[in-house]
Amino acid sequence: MSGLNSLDKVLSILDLFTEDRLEWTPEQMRRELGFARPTLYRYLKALREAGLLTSLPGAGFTLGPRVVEMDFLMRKSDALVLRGQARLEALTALEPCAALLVRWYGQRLLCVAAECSAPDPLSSYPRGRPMPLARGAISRSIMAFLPRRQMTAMIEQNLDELRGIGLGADVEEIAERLRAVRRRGHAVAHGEVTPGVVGIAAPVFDAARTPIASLCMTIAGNRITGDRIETLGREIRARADEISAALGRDRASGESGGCPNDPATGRHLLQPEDT
Amino acid sequence: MSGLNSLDKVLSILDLFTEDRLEWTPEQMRRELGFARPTLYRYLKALREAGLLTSLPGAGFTLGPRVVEMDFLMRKSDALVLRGQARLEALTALEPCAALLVRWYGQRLLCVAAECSAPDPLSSYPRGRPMPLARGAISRSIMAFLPRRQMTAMIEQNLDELRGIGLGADVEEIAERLRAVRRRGHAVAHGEVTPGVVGIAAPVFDAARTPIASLCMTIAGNRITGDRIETLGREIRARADEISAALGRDRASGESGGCPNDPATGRHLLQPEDT
DNA sequence: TCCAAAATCCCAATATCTGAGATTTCGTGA
DNA sequence: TCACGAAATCTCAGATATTGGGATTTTGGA
Repeated sequence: MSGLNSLDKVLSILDLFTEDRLEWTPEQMRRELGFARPTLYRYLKALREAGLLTSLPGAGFTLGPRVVEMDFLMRKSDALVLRGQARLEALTALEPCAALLVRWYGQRLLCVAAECSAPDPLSSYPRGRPMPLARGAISRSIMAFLPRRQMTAMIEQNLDELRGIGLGADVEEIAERLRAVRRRGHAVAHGEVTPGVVGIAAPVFDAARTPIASLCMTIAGNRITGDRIETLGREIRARADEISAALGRDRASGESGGCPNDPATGRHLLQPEDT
Repeated sequence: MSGLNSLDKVLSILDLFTEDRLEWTPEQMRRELGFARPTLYRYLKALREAGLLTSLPGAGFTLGPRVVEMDFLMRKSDALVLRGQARLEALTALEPCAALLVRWYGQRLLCVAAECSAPDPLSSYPRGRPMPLARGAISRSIMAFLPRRQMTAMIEQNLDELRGIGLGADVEEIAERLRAVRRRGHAVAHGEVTPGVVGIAAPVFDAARTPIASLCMTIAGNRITGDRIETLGREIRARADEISAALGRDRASGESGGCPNDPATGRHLLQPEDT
């Protein structure tokens, strides 16, 4: 915990808040992080004033309102989510399934939008749930379309896990398998993330044709045959390409970033996609 | 922007990201905040490493994955949301309406969960949308149950707005109106937040009987008569009290904070409420 | 009302942050 | 593939802003 600058130290407080523990008293934090008392309180003051933390009436701190507001901002103004929603719904109409839109953040895959039409979803990936970085159709659909250099780096970083899945023994062999995914246009995985569930995924690109996200469909394995998987894969690919195209158009027109929204309902007024 | 300590300066970067502008290049930030270049980059590095910001491939920064993950944490482990969900659904079953669970953060009211059964919602308050602090049934349902001291302070801070609604001319008169709300047990507002929409709300308390949130139902004004409002008000009050009771029980038993969750679906396994 | 615990204040020492300028890296177009 | 310009990072001396022990105030509970 020493050797860090004060910025990192303040922000390290946020790391305390995990699934297992969402409430911390200052004394507990001090024990964990080893800050002097006035220092800790200074840090807490800054975080509270920024709204990232909030103090509970009884005793202790939790994550604050700013977190919820920022997520709202992202949901409401993220072109990827806005353009993706309709396609998620289109996919769930094809088949009882869960359809996910997953964003790639370099070191993390995070579900940013989801729709479900299966009566009893076998696995649940709501917004915010991190996905495994190196297994499953989603991961592969992105890795396969990375520029050579980045693809190699990513394979090396996750070599053990990729080997475990049986994708290949060394970097070159795995890269070849990924190139095959690229040629096919979509990735398929059988029970890699959740046993008994088939995942089919295709990448979404930004203007520079870099993959930034993945559109994915997850289906109970016993409902589905090889041919159907192929058909759905093409369908997913088509929807993903639509999203990429819409994003490109968004960026080309309104460079300002945000989209106007309806003051009454708060819902976003998307530019027409003029397909 | 000067005279602040470095913690505030780092966190002030987050304030740049608003509804109107979710993408900022370092140069734009520098122009806005006036930091020296290496300083800004140091700050950005810290925020990026914490995951609060992410750099877009093209150019610029946006809010990062950590925001989405933290909101997920809060959604998934917030006892208020977990206990409230079933009651929101119960309310939407009574009447075509939108039902909201709104948390009070001292200076902010923020929707944390919502359900809707109206075919065409007149106003939309999804999770994360801030609500006006001093108008509407939600606001009043909380103010009315505040300890005397806090109630007075809050009235004084928002005197102009409260006068504008016609709640009373001075602090004492408004306080009396709030005490009436307290006696009735729920607050009603006609078109204060959204024209033509009736809001009915009752407070949720923590273990110390401090109001921490409000359970609210919003209904199209023309669908509803005085008697029905009274009936629904009592219903909402009952559901809100159930939530308060469940929260008290949660706190009394598992002091650890988090609840266990199902590794397969990621959904939370609530303790039984043993009603 | 009082009491104990929690939170804040004070201030000297100095470790840490700042920022100009040099340098490297990166993205882009030829 | 190379070279160009812009963007990002590094270096380092100076000085300011941060740190933390201890005193003090505030808070909230009995």
